[in-house]
Amino acid sequence: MRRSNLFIKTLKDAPSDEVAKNAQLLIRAGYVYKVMAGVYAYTPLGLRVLENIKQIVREEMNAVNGQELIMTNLQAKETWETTGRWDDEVVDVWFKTKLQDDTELGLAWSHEEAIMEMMQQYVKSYKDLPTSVYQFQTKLRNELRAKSGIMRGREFVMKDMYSLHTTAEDCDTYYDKVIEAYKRCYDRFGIGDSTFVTFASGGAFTKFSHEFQTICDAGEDTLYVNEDSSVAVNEEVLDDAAAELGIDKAELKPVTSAEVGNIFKFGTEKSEQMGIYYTDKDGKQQPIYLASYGIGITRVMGVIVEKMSDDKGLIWPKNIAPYKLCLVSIGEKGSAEADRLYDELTGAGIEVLYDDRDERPGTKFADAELMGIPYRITVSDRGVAANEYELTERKSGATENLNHAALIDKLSMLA
RNA sequence: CGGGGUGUGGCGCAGUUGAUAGCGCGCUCGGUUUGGGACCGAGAGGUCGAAGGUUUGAGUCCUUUCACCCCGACCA
Repeated sequence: MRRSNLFIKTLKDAPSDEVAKNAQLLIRAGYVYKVMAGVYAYTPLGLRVLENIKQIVREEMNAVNGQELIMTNLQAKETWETTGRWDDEVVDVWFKTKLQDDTELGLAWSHEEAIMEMMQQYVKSYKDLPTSVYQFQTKLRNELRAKSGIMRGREFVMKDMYSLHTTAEDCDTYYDKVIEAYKRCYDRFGIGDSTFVTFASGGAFTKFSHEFQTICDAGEDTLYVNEDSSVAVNEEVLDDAAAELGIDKAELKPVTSAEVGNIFKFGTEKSEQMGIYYTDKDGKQQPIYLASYGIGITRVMGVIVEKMSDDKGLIWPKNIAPYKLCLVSIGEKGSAEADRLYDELTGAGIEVLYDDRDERPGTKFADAELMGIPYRITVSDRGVAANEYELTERKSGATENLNHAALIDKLSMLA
């Protein structure tokens, strides 16, 4: 992509109404556009980041036999009445609307009931189980207060997966597999080291749910973690969990964290509430064991920004960055050679953000750094004269001068 | 929803005791520049969140309202 064709413009100052670091940087660098409180649009750059996050999740969900589908944002009132969750007193984040004939509709804040309702059409026999479906979907939640930039919006993208089983044991086994898949996701996002599987409140169906919590100053939760980080407990269930696990609370230290995933088991309760059953080998109707697995895609993006930046701007992990490489041309000969190199790399299937604008070097460097592209190739007149390219790592600032063969060699290793 | 704060060109801001708006960045044009967000000159762009009121006169005062931010509550 040529920078001259990218419509975004970077800003030196963040809008004064944004305090959250993630929103400030993402707006300044041209990744997101704020539409209203808690509602952000994603530019081509921002979309590439989201897609990278989604692709990692997609690969990991597919690896545990998840089948991708997509549900709808418009939901039927009847779907939610079966579990009593249409009531605003029960679910206080509903956005509701009406058809022109006054039929009430809900805008999806969750898809638990919706997925189950759909699956009852297909899951009739024990032969149809287990099965697991997931989607990337925009959730709409009428939060009383949006905050923290893209970390807590009224409209956000979530990956939600649902697994259906004939037995609690089968559900447990699968659940544990998904925990491992989730860990791989966070590792690949580049935040695995600071992300913990955490005991959290279980709600109506199970004693504890599991949250994936990433240590992050901008987070809203407090986590208690033990010495070797093998146990993490959300403050909200600290007493219960400590008792249950036989842990001395004094050995746990509090840290601030952000919830980047939440998984839990419904048992057969949801199935029974909704009257959804399968037929077992003996021809008897049986309730379905259900578990649910969520990752906040847009929140993950926000957490990454919160954790990885410096005074110059964003620092994307390689797997997440919209482009791994940016190419900066300086001077006339530098530009001619940069044009040539851009074509060469593009032809070789290597995606590059090429800053081909007629701007001064300082402007281009500052933009590349603000955008957080992991590597920068600088092609200048003096580089051309020396037959060298400059490769700079965003994170460390380390620079090396490489000849053409060495550069290509290096890039193939990075890709 | 309770408390606090803020709304002036795209962004950041100034506007004194009321006299119908100014600066920086960005943008356009011309020129000089070109390894860390250049410089000079010339321009375009706002009626001051909105509505109502006081006044000869309101960005400045009053009322209402909307939006945004922060703290709290809330957060399968």
